[in-house]
Amino acid sequence: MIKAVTGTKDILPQEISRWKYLEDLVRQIFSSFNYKEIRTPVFEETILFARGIGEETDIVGKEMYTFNDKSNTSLTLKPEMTASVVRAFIEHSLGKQQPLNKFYYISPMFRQERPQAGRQRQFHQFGCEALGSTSPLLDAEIIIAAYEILNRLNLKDLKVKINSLGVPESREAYKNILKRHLEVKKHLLSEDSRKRFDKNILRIFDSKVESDQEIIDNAPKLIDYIDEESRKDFEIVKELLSKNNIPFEVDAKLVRGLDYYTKTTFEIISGKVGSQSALCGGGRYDLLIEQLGGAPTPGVGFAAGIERILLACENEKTLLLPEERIDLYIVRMDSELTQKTFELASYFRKESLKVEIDYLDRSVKAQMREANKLNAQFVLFVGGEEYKSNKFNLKFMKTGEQKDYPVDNAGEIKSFILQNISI
RNA sequence: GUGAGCGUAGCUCAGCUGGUUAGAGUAUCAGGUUGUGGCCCUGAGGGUCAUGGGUUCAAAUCCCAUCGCUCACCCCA
Repeated sequence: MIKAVTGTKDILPQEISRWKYLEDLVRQIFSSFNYKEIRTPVFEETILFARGIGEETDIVGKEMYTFNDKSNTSLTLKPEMTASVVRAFIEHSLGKQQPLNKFYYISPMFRQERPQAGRQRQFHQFGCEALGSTSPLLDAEIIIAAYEILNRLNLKDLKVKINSLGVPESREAYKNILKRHLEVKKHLLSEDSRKRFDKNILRIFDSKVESDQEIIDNAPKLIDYIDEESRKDFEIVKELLSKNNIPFEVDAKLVRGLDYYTKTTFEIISGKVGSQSALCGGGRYDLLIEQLGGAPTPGVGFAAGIERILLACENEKTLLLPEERIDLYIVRMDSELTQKTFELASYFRKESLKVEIDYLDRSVKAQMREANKLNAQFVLFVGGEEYKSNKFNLKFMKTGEQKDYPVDNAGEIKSFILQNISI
């Protein structure tokens, strides 16, 4: 049997309603903030991600789906969206048409990692990017939008963590301070953290090793060493979040794995999705666009994992979706009337009713069982005595009431159904 | 890339220390009198017990390998 590739999943009709519910909500919220949808190709030239995300990151270093096409160009399935949006922004000179551009997206992403709870190789994210302003209003705005979406899903066990990484100059200065502080304790760190010490010292803060924790907790924090402007902006972000009733906490250890972040970073985590608790993460990236060849343009954005969010919804049982139903099931009582049934179904479908009929030449009893299973609001019986006297019989399933209608007046049946399906 | 656990009907699982035709619930299908659902009852179909090899008189059950799945680490959404 041929199965879906490791780390990929089919989304079956049964679960589609949950996806659509979330997607509709995402569109609605972003739209209320006047973000415009953008769609970019699923693959890009590899160099875009290598430059945009950073050669040293794990994503670029070991997780990308990279292949050569027939003309030997190295292509990569997008592992995240920011680089693609920025590429499109630069390519179409969108910054020249208006000074501020606000985009949102819903899209599959690809990362070759070992799957586990809340992690797949093809997964889906929604998110946004606001390009063209350094205003901390935008930092706050995207956090509020992200929180609003999760909040509307009735998720309870949420934590918003924020931090500021400052500008590169202040961060480099801090790194030296941190290096000096940790140098003497280096031999006490875990093997992974010792590697990070040389490669990307900030990542030591991500360590989950307990013995590292103590050392980390006593180390100087980046947030205390950031530049004046970053500090002021961070204060404004915190103030705006408070005024909007976003329960957040400053986490000085929140550094994030992508190279392009500056100033504000944030994460929203849930305790209900296994060990991959981050539902959402993002921050400011004021230097990325220039780095990718565009005019110097500041940006902020975030990405949220759809599978993780749905997993949290499932574990918290927060999603109360309306049960599936159809408006009308047409029961064929005599096999000679099969085409008549089909014709009637076409008529009611054109009138925007949700209609089903039998295709398996089954008994009336079987058709009724099917109608019940489909949660049909009405059943129309075609055939038998009534049909001989030019009548159809309509049954209202909820009450069991039945009534005859003349065969040449399907319009009356339609009106009656339309009047009663809203109940 | 590393580690642990698990693979028996569509789904959830039982099958004790190896013993003969592999079970249940659920789902599916057909019936429960002449043309009507939900509850209930009866019956039917459906499994090369992941695959390959080994031990044994005998393997779903023990051993090995392969594949797959799950969870965790790394990292991230």
